[in-house]
Amino acid sequence: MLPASRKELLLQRLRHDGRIVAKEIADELGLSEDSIRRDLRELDEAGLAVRVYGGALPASPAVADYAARTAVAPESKRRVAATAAALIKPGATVILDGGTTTLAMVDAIPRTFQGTIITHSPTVAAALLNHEAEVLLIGGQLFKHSAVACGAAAVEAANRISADLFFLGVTGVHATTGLTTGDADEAAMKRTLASRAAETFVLASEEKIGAASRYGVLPFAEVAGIVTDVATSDPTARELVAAGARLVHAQRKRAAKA
Amino acid sequence: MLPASRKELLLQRLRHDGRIVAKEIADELGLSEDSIRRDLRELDEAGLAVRVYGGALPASPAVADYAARTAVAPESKRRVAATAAALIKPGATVILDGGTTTLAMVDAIPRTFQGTIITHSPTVAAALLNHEAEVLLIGGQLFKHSAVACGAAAVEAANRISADLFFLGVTGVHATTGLTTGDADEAAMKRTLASRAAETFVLASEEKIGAASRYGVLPFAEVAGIVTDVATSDPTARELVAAGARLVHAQRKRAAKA
DNA sequence: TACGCTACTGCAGAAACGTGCAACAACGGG
DNA sequence: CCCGTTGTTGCACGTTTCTGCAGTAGCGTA
Repeated sequence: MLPASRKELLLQRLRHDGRIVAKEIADELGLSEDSIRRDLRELDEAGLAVRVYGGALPASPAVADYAARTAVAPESKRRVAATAAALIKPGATVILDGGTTTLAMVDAIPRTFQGTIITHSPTVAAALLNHEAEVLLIGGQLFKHSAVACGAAAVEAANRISADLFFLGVTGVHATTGLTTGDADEAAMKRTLASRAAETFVLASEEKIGAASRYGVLPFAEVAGIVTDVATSDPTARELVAAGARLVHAQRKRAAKA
Repeated sequence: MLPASRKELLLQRLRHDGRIVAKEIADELGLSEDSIRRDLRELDEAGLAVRVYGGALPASPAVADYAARTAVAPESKRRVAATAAALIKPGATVILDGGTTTLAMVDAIPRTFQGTIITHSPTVAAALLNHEAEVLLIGGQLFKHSAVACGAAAVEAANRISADLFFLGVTGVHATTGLTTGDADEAAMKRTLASRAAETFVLASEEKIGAASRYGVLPFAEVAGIVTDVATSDPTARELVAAGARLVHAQRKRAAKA
């Protein structure tokens, strides 16, 4: 049992049973109570659980959701998300792709933004519940791996909408293979969404740059820009520019976070 | 029983019975009256209850409401959710409404369930990501208050699907006003979903029973059953049955949990 | 007032907790 | 291949929390 997946299991137990007794779990997993307690302490600090004498109880759902959201947003994603969010003009209609980087964008978009946000990701939609913007959800068959609606129904629904901007998430941005993702159906959905927006921007946090996946999405020529936080001087970045990509550089200086 | 969750239980009893007798609870939990008294003292200091000779009474309604909200009383919802989930047959196609009780159903449905689950709630869809079942997301304009897709597009999308069961969430179940909810558009959406399923079951945790909201959803005659955890002998329950409602009673005994 | 029940205080044992430490494995650099 | 670093785990110790008991004080009713 990996320490990381153990915490996952603890959270699952918390959701399922509504409580955790340190001693019980320790016996069950064959670990000392100390280890369990340490895990619970970290979950508590992350706001995902509340420690009590003898074990732990679930955090309030709203808090847990928020904590889970922010916990998964490393610096790079947040920088890229903030830069991308700054591209949105007041009143605009924006399509948000699925993925952790677009999820980080939700936090970067002001809650008071008055435009329309369209998405085919239930997680992005759920995160937008506290925003004032109008939200349109594109339905379809849920593709579990990346948590977005795909398939014929989703494409059909997407073809009825139009937007100013599309923020595209990909798993790879490479000078020769271009923009790529891990699933063919998902790639088709991304192409459809791109065709419905006047401009498409790619969200590429550092781990995506120079990487490549199995299925191509779009050529560099069809996207207005690639938002990334790698340095202009980075050799991989130069290769991308040479290949025709337009890079939008995120401020690498320290961003937000009190 | 964790000390922390014991206080939770005391608050619940306070809300449900309107009073607590120290000796009774002590016998029931197998603890000394001293421990119960200590708990009651702390609840009193926190302003969540008022100590009286022999036990405790609820604090003023406003405070009690606040406590109830922050404490989140999941027991009732969980019982109802578990009973409802047991109605699902392997391989079935199920529509899940939005709301906290249907969200609780996601945890109650086995992860290995192999059927199809349809929902217009992004939060329910997001919760289903770890399940093996196929998930269809119904898109549309997102109605923020209850976090579900509504409107013409959602109705249209819903009209293309068919299911075996629909689990309907409402805010009120009342003998004379029937099944009600707080928004007209949402009520229409619920009716549409009900029309697409062979059978509709209502999820009614205890706080819904006897309550009424502004907009009617369906007459009792059009739902196959109302899953609830109020006792058969409850007078409000008798009124509902007299009004033509078919009640499905959740086990009120304390279930599972070694 | 007298009696029974309830409440509070202090105390002691048990259980749970936090901290520091050492053993151990995994990893990366030289 | 070796070695330093990092992260994880279990143990020992002192501390805190929980719990029940005994004694005493307070409340309620006859």
